[in-house]
Amino acid sequence: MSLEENKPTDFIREAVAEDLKNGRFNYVRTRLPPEPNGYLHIGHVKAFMIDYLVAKENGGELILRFDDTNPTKEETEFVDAIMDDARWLGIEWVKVTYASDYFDELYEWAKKLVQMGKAYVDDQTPEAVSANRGTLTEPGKNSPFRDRSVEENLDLLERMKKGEFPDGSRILRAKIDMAHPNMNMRDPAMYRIIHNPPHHRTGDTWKIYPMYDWAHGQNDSMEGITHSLCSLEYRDHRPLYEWFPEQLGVWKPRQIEFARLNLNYTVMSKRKLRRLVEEGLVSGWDDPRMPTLRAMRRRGYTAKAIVDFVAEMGYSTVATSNSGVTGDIAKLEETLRDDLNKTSARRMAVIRPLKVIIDNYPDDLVEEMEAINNPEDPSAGTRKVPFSKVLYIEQDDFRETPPPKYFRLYPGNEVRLRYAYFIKCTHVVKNDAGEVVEVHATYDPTTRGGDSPDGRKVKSTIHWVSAKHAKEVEIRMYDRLFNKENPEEGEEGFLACLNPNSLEILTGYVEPLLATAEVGSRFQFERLGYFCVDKDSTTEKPVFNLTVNLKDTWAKMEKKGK
RNA sequence: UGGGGCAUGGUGCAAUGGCAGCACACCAGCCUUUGGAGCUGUGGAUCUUGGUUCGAAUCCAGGUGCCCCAGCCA
Repeated sequence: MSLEENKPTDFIREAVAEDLKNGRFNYVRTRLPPEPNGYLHIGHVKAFMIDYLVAKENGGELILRFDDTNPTKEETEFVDAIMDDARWLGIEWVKVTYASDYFDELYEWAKKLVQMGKAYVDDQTPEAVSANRGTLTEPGKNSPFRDRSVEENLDLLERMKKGEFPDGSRILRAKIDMAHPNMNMRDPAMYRIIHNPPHHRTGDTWKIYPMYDWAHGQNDSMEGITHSLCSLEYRDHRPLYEWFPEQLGVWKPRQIEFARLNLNYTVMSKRKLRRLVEEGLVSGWDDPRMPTLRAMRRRGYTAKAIVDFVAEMGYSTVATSNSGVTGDIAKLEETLRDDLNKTSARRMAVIRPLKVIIDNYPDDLVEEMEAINNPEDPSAGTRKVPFSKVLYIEQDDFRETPPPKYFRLYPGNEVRLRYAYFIKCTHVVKNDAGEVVEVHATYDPTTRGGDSPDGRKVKSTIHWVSAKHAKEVEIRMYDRLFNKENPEEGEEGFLACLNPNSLEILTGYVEPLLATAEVGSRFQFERLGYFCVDKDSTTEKPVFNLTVNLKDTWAKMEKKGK
């Protein structure tokens, strides 16, 4: 619905509309080409959404095509994980294909190019190929094998395919121009020899595997793709992307590049993410601090928040780092709160408990207080919360000597216990170390529900749980994984700016209703933040993840005052 | 010192030759049984130099800065 309202437009959608209007294409078909060699992270969502939405908005279709051209890196496990995450985002596709589905046809196309004298088998060593490619400023040199006969090339290619030659001994190359200023046009490799490991789908039937430039573009052509949307670093590949189908005389899709999405205070590179996992710096790919979709899901993010965030970021061709733009995590979190605020049931939970004893409250009395489930959504109704003489409140909500503008509980001050009574602090009990371990207070029985019949006002409302009824739970408080805005800077550098306090484990108390909350369910703990039940929960000990905190104006004021 | 791409508040986007606007962040206030939410308001930007034009963020030229490319990775 927000799609209709906002009518998102950007240079990509405009280009597609233009193509339809001027007849370059009369339908729209996009493709999502993930390589199944890792888990999806939030940066991928940008590409996923534009591919999906461009097709959808134009009555077209999206094909999910796994780019499995390199058996040394790809695994079936990731195929399933990627589909699972993509479905969670709400992406729909008409079919799933694999680059490997087209290996036979692609091979025929390669032979055709050889027959046309547009491709050749090169026997140079990898080192020689590299040395003869030239540099950014100097032209390359032609391979001594560049002018072999078509017959010899065909024979060699067939024998490469059969596995007669060892890895690295030969490649098939397109014959273009070794002096081309664009490095991608200097006789790019089309096939390399790989004997092991076996391919996750074709097993050991192939000994040669196509390179990205050769496979990807031709697969687009074979599938009748109209718009091939990709990130900025492929801009330089476009001439090659167009060269192949031009020579072959086949369907020519249009490639459009856009800036990829990075996020501040985190890393996106697969290699760096893997180091975090492998070195045990996080608990796994789904550690709630990771930027992977699996992790964000576990943390409590909603698909809507992620999708909205990406949509609000828009699409452009600006690149400030790593072929992309850097999104602000604060904006992501704000988009998340926006969604969660409207949809999450409120509950009371105390994560850093301090005992409060209401001295004038009857010892054995228990009252059921009525509490609103979601002030943003009246249809969510109300619930009962038990109240008794001994409570827990948040340590932050009491100060023995209050700083200026502190309105919460302190000796002599009266506050409201949410949905319960006004209480006034009378005195405290300390331990040997001088720490406050008990706060004593008296309540005003006429303020039940939270209003005083005499019109008396209090400046603060604090949350609480009844000690006798509360459920003890584990609370995992998360913060940014890195304390530097751009940890990507430098190679080793990113580990040096890991935030040592990105995870804090607390033992807290929650209202009874929460004892049986299902894994994955989300709540707002009033005045604290949004929390989500973690999969590590047990009946004895539920575990809650902090999804995102509530904005804390007081904390900000206090910090600024210092 | 080759080729390609890009420069608009702190960040991300808009303005498609006609009053530089939006979101987040920031600041001030109102309201509040969440110091949440909501509401109101303030401040802050067209990389630079020239040119074309009645008029330029937009078109042209030079300069500067940033991003990407030398895998048998994608």
